[in-house]
Amino acid sequence: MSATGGVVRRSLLDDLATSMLALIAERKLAPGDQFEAVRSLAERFKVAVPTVREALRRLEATGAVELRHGSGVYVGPNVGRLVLANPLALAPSPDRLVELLQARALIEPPVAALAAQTRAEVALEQMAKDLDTAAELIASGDHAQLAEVNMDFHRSLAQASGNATLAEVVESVTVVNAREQLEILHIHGDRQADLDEHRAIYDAVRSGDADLAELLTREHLDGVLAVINERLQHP
Amino acid sequence: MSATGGVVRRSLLDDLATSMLALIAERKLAPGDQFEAVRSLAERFKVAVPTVREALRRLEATGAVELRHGSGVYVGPNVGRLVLANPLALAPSPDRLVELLQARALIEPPVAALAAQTRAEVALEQMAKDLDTAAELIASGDHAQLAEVNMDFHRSLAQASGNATLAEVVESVTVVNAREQLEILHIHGDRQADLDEHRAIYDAVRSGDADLAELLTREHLDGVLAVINERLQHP
DNA sequence: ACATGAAAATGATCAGATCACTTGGTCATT
DNA sequence: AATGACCAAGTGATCTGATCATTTTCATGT
Repeated sequence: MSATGGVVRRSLLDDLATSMLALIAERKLAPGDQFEAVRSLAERFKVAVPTVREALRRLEATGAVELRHGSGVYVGPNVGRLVLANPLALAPSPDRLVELLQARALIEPPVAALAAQTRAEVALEQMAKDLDTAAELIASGDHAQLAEVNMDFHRSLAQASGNATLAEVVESVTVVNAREQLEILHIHGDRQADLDEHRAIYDAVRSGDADLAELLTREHLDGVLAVINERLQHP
Repeated sequence: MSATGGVVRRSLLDDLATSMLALIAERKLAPGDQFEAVRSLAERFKVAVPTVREALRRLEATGAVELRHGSGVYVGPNVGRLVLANPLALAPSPDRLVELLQARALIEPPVAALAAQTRAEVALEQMAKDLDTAAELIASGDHAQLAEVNMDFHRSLAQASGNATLAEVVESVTVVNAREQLEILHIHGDRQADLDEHRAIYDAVRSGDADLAELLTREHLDGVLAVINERLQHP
């Protein structure tokens, strides 16, 4: 039932999209680089402008390119990524949110353990920065930004594992409830405790204690999950 | 640096895309259902046809809708998904492939453990079916199909966990190396051993032995990983 | 009943035009 | 010399309207 089966009759759009990706690869363009004007692309591939735009929209949907009004077409941040968060996902239901956190509680602890073994330096520094930023934001009371940075910490942690695929998975799973995280934060109340837990995880990873890093991460996420579950039953 | 920051000036296209998704949700349409004609949508939202098409292309990119020439617009298989495999991803490099398998070896064992606790019945039956199909394919020697079904088994296993998000993660991570899996299978050689390991995992899950299920899954994936690593060094 | 083929519905693509935003430079003011 | 207002070119965004290609439907004839 899962077989992709037989012939894939590539449409004009498929060809266009892959050709443009190939063009990006061929020119060795990196995320952020400017690509090429829509009209220019239309001429290059001998197709009409709307057709080019449709192909670009497809690429844009997964973050392979970006279209900036008045400026140009640029290479997006997700070129070459394997796993990504559905950019069209609507706000998850409460049930789905719990599921999401359960998934995180299952995945992230072993990732933290791996991070403690690998300790990719750049990511470690990023974690430290995230912690500092979080401390500032707690002081200034900017909760929206704080929720963002807290998610960043988890992403940096995954980066420290040195495994890009794992980092992508964690990123995907964290990006979804970024907005929900704000409310969670609001509910949770004790932002300082959150920060302390993050700090403890950081220390464990920095010192290379894999077991401790795994344990602390698990407790941290289980804690969040417990708060959510309780809150869902007493709204 | 990752903050989305401040004002989000939603473009016409953003609105269109989300409106159409909302429309699908509102009508309670399921994957496979017919949606609405392009011209009709254009009229409904008071925009031009090319604009509707661009929005549809964006939705199509993530599998939220499908456009079938001459037939109509249909709801795609990925509506409501949170995490998915990048449909534009090109074949991963050997390094990336190893990373991918490491990620799987980290994620899937605890998922198997959870599956042994939850034991969602439908998924268990699917696992059994996958095993039967695999046995037939080994007999008939259809390796391409076999690789597919083997991946299906892992996906069904994740489904049995009862956590849709985890299932999506595992699906995303397995779909990527579906093609590579063929070569792995070819290298691995002993397809019967693979099947036996899958059967053992199934039995453990079926009997509710979480620890055993986790252990067997870990050994299974580590085994595959070991073979790949060795093969990469002696090509 | 069944097969055939025309007609309708629908997506795919094209062409050209106009509007809106960004960017870089010019030039007057300070 | 530095600053700020303004203008013009480049570029994406959207529209209008038409034509081609594929699928589906259904009346028709055997």
